[in-house]
Amino acid sequence: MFALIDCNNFYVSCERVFNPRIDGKPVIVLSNNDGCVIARSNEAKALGIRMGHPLYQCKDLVKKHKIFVYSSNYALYGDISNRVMKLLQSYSPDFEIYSIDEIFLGLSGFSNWDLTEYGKLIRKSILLGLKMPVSIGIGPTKTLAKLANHFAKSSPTAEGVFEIKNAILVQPLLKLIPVDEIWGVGRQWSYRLKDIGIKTAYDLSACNHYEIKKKFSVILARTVLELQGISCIALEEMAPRKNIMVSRSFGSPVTLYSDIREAVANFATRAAEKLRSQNSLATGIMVFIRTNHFNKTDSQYSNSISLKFPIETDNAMVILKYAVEGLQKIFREKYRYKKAGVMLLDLIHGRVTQPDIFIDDKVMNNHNLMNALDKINGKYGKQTVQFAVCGYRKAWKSHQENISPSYMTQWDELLVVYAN
DNA sequence: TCTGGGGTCCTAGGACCC
DNA sequence: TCTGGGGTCCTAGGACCC
Repeated sequence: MFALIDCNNFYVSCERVFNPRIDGKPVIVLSNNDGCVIARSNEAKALGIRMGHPLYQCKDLVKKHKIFVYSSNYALYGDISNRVMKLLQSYSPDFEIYSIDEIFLGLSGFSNWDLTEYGKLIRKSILLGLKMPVSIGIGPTKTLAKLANHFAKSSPTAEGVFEIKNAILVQPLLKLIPVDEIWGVGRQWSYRLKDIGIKTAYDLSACNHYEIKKKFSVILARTVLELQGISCIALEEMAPRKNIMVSRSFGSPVTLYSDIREAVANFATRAAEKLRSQNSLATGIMVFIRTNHFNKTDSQYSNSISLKFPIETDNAMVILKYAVEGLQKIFREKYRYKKAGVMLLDLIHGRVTQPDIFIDDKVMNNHNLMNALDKINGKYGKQTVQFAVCGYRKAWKSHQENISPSYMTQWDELLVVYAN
């Protein structure tokens, strides 16, 4: 048996941890650059605010109902996530952190337990310990645990916990679930499935998995089996990333090469930091830039380039050099750029590399210097020491109009309590 | 005026090998 | 007139997830 535990309206719930004044009020959290709605409190959902909706298109609703609006604060959400995950891991030795707000627990050692009661206990402890409301779905496969989680949220009597004891008993409920709400079935496949008469989770569970594999892919065939109660998707170890991406939309359009270069240099520096923090080396880098494709009157341009490093590296200076070199090749004058990004490619883990007798490894991989850099910036704050090419104009800076304090990760932003 | 930012896996097709 | 059979590796594109 598996449990899927996820945090309700996670980013909103994080904002509420330190700000009880917004409990019970409509709250939304925005994507980077304050663009789209990416988290909504139940009250905001009830007012008709849709997921992924651009803010400027629901400004009226926000104003009319005095909805609280927050820019996303990943330092805060990341830290709270770590605490939630740590507490949840104390309830089973087998787990898989699936996303910032979701974890699977393996419950194979709990065969004689009342899992629903255990779920309620877990739920209470997370709420009490961290003020985080969670929903818990329990089932014989990960896909059914996901579905159970869906019922845990929607059923008024479930108290946040729903258990699917076996796949046969749950069949009547599967008839109520549209096929596109199944984990692993996205929009494209749901259209194709509906075309051939498969409309509900029950319909899909009744399919022959060989047929589905032929018509779609092994992935969907696995989903069919999982719906039938045959577990095919195991808990996975946390694997290091294979690629690392850093990209941002600009607050306003950028035209100057020097400004774009500054942005790309900042993204590359940040990507290199992430790379070193997971103890990997990158084989190459991809750089991309693009104009605002929503703007129908501007002339459009979008391009990318991939470059290979001479040898694998985590040296910010080398990575920066290639990032700028790539940018030079794809940059064109006279466009209004809206977004840029870099991706470090084909990462190698554990710093096990093939040396090259023609390349001076000390130049390519200056670990001592990078360690010093990371330590200084770790101790005294981000960008205490930075590369000149990262600049100071920040013409490309994203919008971030209403960001809450980083209560957990910045000394000067700790919660202040006033006594009367 | 304003529209996010990360990831993964699978498959088909082409280039190449013997 | 007729032209095999077995592989691997790489890449781009498309699907999915949060």
